[in-house]
Amino acid sequence: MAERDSDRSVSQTVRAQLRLRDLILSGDLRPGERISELQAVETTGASRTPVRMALVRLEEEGLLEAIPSGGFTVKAFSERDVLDSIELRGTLEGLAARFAAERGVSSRDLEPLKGCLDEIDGLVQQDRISIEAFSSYVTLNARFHALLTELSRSPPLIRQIDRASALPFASPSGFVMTQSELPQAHETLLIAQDQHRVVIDAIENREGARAEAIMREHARLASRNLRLVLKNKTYFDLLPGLALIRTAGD
Amino acid sequence: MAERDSDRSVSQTVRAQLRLRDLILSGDLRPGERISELQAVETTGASRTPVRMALVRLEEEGLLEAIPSGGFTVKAFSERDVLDSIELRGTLEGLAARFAAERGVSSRDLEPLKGCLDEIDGLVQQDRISIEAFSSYVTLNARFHALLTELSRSPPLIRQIDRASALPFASPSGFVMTQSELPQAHETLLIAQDQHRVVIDAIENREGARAEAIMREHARLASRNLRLVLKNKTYFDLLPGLALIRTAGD
DNA sequence: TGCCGGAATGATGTATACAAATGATCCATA
DNA sequence: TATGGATCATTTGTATACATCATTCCGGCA
Repeated sequence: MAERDSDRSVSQTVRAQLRLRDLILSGDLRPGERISELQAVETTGASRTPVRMALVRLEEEGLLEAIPSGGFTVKAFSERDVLDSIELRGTLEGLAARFAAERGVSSRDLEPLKGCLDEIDGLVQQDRISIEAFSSYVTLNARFHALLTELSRSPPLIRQIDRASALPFASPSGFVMTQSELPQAHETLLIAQDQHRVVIDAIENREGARAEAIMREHARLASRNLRLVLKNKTYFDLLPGLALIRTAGD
Repeated sequence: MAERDSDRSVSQTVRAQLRLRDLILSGDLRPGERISELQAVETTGASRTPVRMALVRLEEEGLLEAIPSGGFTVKAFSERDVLDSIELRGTLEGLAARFAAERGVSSRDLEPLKGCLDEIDGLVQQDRISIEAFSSYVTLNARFHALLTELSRSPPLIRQIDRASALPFASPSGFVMTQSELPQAHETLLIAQDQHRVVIDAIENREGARAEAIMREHARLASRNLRLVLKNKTYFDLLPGLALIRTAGD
């Protein structure tokens, strides 16, 4: 009870949530497995109250499933579930882009997005993309999607997109790192970046339908990557949460 | 402490959640107002633990907003927020309809939907629609939308639609009762029912784009009603949650 | 008179004890 | 041997006490 207080700033609830999320996404807690509160208390070091709080939040996050008689199990996802989650996220981002286009955005608001775009350009135009560059891409890509979502200026929509992106394999940057080992990596990044450029262009020209369509298609790049990754399980370590997907083989 | 145990079957958490939700939607707790746990403990009769649980769930539901320093306030919605929530729900239902159309549904699965359709026909084809008929419509309409959503056979999407429909003014049947006093009530119901028929037809013919488009448009009927209702605040009692909308006048 | 600081008050975060319910195991009986 | 029931263990749901943090209000000082 002396070395346990790493990060005294955050609450026990948050700490328990982070720790449990890690355990779930890393696969230490297996899909379908029931989570014992007492066991969670031991592994997190927090008491039952914050642990219970964390469990409720993880359920809302979509990583846990409530058992009718009480308690939680780790959620299992089919490949179809994941593909649908990606399509769902793409649809919502498409709506955000359409809102932005229809409602209009000031050049002041577009500035940070274009800056982000330029930074990504600097990365993808290299001949050989290093692991570090992929890592930077993940950060920049996440920022781009966050900024784009905010252009909708719709709190309810932003909220819903955040929730849809909470699952790591459904998030915009989920499959970027898994690409790093794929032969078609560079090509995919170039295409993705072009889509980034197109959606900005569409928003500037107030082409709502175009902006919406391109964001939907943009998400489908992730679908393609999922299929590739599931065929070749070598890359499992690169995307936490992949352990939650029960494939036909299991 | 004797008459308080109404419904001993459900947990204190659920009871507190129901009670607090009622207080929020009825307007007894005003938008922006901070919710005191101790105060909530008094009004619900439960202790702090289940009350805190209920508050967390109501936050996820979208009715409360977490204060960074701790605690919750009742969320306030702008007219735009509500309109966006409706558009959002329509978009998700559109996606569900498209999934259903593209993936195909058996006539076995369509049966209950068509039955629902027929029952609604029986209601809207009356010359004069009684209040009781409106009430029945609400039930049948909710069932129709639930069945339709399930046709997507996509648990992630179903889950997201449920969450998007949690706010009463965003739910498919939200504005039906408010229509009951409007002159164009009958016309609106006829149109809505025609859209129900069209979406089923589109799904049967595997016309994904058509199914999606009609569900989006279907949700916009609710948008129209919201605008009518906000102009004429007489109908506020008919839709719980309307008290959460801060109009320009406030 | 206005501003700054500290104390007091009330809030939330956490831990833990207790109650109730669920699920499992074992024995008895058919 | 299989099934039924009862007891026991483990789990979750609830209540409450305590600690810690934020907020507010009052008084002193510039």
